[in-house]
Amino acid sequence: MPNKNKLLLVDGNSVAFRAFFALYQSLSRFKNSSGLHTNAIYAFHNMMGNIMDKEQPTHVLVAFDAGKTTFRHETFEEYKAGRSKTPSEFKEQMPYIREMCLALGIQYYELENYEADDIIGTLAKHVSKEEFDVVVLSGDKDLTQLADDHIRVEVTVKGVSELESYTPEHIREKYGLEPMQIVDMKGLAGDSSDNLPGVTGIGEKTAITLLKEYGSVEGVYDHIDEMKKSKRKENLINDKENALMSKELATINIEAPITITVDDLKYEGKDTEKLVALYKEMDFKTFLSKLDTGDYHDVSDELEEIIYEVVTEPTADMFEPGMSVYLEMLEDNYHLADIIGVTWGNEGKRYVAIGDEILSHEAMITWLEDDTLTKATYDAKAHIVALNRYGIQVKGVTFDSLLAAYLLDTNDKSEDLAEVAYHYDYKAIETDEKIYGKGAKRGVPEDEILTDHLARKVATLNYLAPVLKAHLAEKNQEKLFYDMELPLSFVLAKMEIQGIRVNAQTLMTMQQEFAVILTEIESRIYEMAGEEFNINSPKQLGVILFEKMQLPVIKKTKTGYSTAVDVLEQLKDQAPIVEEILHYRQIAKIQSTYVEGLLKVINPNDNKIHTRYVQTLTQTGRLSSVDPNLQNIPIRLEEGRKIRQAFIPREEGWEIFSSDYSQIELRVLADISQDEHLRQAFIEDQDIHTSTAMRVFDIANPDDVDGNIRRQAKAVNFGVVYGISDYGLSQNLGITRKEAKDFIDTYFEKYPGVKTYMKEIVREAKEQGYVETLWHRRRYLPDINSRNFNVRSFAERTAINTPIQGSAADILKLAMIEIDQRLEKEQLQATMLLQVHDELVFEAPSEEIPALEALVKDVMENIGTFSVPLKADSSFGPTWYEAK
DNA sequence: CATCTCACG
DNA sequence: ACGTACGTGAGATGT
Repeated sequence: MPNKNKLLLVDGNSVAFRAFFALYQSLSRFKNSSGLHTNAIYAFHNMMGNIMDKEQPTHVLVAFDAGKTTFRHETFEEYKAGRSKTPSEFKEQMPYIREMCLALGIQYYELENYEADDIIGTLAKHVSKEEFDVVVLSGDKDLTQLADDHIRVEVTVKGVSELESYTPEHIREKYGLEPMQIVDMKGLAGDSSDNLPGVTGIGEKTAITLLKEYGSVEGVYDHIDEMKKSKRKENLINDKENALMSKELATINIEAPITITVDDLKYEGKDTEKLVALYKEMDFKTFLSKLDTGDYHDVSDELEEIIYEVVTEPTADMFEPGMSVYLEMLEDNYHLADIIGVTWGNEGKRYVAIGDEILSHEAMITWLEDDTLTKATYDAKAHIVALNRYGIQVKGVTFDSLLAAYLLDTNDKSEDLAEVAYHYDYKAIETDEKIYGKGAKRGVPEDEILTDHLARKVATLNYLAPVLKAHLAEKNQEKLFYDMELPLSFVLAKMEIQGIRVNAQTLMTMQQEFAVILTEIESRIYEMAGEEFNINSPKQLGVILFEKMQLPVIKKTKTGYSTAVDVLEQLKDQAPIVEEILHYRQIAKIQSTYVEGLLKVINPNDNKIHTRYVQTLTQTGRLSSVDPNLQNIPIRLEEGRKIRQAFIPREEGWEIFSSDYSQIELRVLADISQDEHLRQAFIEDQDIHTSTAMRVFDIANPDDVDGNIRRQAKAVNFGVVYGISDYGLSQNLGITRKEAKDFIDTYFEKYPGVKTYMKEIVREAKEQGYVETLWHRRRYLPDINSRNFNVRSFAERTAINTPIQGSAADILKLAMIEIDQRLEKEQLQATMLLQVHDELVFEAPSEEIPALEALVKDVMENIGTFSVPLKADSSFGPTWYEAK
């Protein structure tokens, strides 16, 4: 039927509750000027916006629960008892959520003695199927029982945007039940959130099995005599009353005496006037600006005027020690981005220059290059690299707010200055997105807007520096900042500027060879498949393998069949095409990501690749490398490893030299756990995986540790570092969970110090809400006390892994700083080029190699003081391929 | 712009 | 019973 109507019914209470917890983390940040919490209002607004956009309903209603008691309480006094008290921060927002509905042009309704579910059920089941499709939005699954051919139930999964669609098919697939049977399942299994008792000892799984056989709760009892004598049968008989009552309570009443009809619910658009008023009351500035009513400027104008001077001819008196300085670039690749403005100043004076012309003035250059004229920045590394293009060597940076903010809270990783400032209660600046726009619209605004924004940036930096310094001191992170991250950023800047030379010819030759191979494999695959298709498309490949060729489905993804390596590995023996696909994938990856990807980013001026290290991203303190990523160049498989042949020294007669830490993470673990056996193994310089194998598998002679046993021990060692779980280990080793669990138990028995460490660090995380590395790098773990098993478990593994991975990262960072100093002091030409987590790559004249080798080894092995030795191995050769 | 897959430590 | 190994970045596909 053309133009069929669509009715959207929202379970207001449960969606609001979900909204509240979706932004629970940000509770303290969402407060309006009168102190009202607004996180649930904000998230509710977004959820409604999302579903309205997606569904485009013609009719909408939000239903709310009316009061504390309903007809269900007459049946069962304890209904919904035992729920933890609704937080007051949530309760205070409910009236505004109702108001928000009206402002959005959406009716809301509640009915004495009934729940929102009943209102929704009644409307959904009574509208004409010919005229209406119905979509129900809820925060819990109770409503899924309503699903039928015309009613789809959307349940919020997590966050504000993700939904799970419950159609009758989906319910059949997920539970093997019809929607109607959901209430039978609750009857048998109960529901702890509503305090429905169900039958003792029966959970969801058992309930489903029973229902598949008997159809309903009543069906189960009709056939109860046929069941074998068992504890379960006994429980069923004893709890019959409970089962029937639970089912009754879980059943939505579709005959609620509602006084509205669907005709009252027609959606006629937002009430802009009400919305503006409400947004203002809630301090929702971004929503206001999006409304585009002209009202936004009222808010914007609330920013106090900022005083600054626009400079074209800088003079020496404009520069003083202790000023902040900021260069504006609109693209993130600062190796190439245009500088569209420069600003500097202190509390008293602020200066702004448009464009980059100012950078050719002597007074400016002298100031930037003067070590004694200290300055504070926001992303010093970007500034140093960008200014290097102008021949300016920036010196005297003594503080950086971006780095400091990252150390203070790695979760808060916005790069936008306004957002960071907001976090520290500074509001006199707009976000870059607001000023410059985003996507295709991004661009340089008119002069006055630009200079105003830049002046605000320098003002913000002046505000932030003392605030952040105080926080660093409070968290005992001053050394981490001043002796590690800040000096490291200068070293990284040098490495990025230096770049690494790449032989494009080598890559182009490979490109030709791989192209031929790919065509060959392709045609073989098409022949075996009996048709041509896009091998790169998991979707199309899935159809060929699992539908056309009928191979067994081993794993599914959210959207279809999984065709990942571990799945294909298992199918290899069943069809020859699988091996070809694996080969194709391997070569295609090398070709597109590495051969073609790297060719695209070679700078034609110097034949080098200049990556950028992101110093303020990872949760553990590692670096990341982008544009391109030089930390994931292939090595494990020979075909890919050849890519490294293209990485060469910048001069004839030079070598690529590489040095990496041996087992740095396990050594760190040995040190922080103080496990005597693990420590001893390193002190005696044993092969650690062999040593683990001997202890765990009780083998006396190292010669008796064969390859397979060592491989298993290695996996266990990895598991330990990652926060081991039996399932993870079983997956990795292809063994059963029981076997994996036995390995782990034995490991903990043989390495009791490690076990104690894990228990202690998790306990500490639960108590403090964060964990730390040896250098006080901090990671907050907001989920560590979550009631959700999965979420909590993840946080626990993170608590175990982060101090290990993070301390190892700290160690290499310190080594880099010292190596940089030593290379300078000893006046070597050798240059540090790359960092790959536990490896450093250099280039050096052949004759310097022995000196470099000694220097690097000395620094790497003697950084810090540990109860186990650190060990670094090195090698060198004409390309990176040989240097390993 | 999200999803899947796969490269590295 | 729960459904997972820790940390990253990038290319190709398809909505």
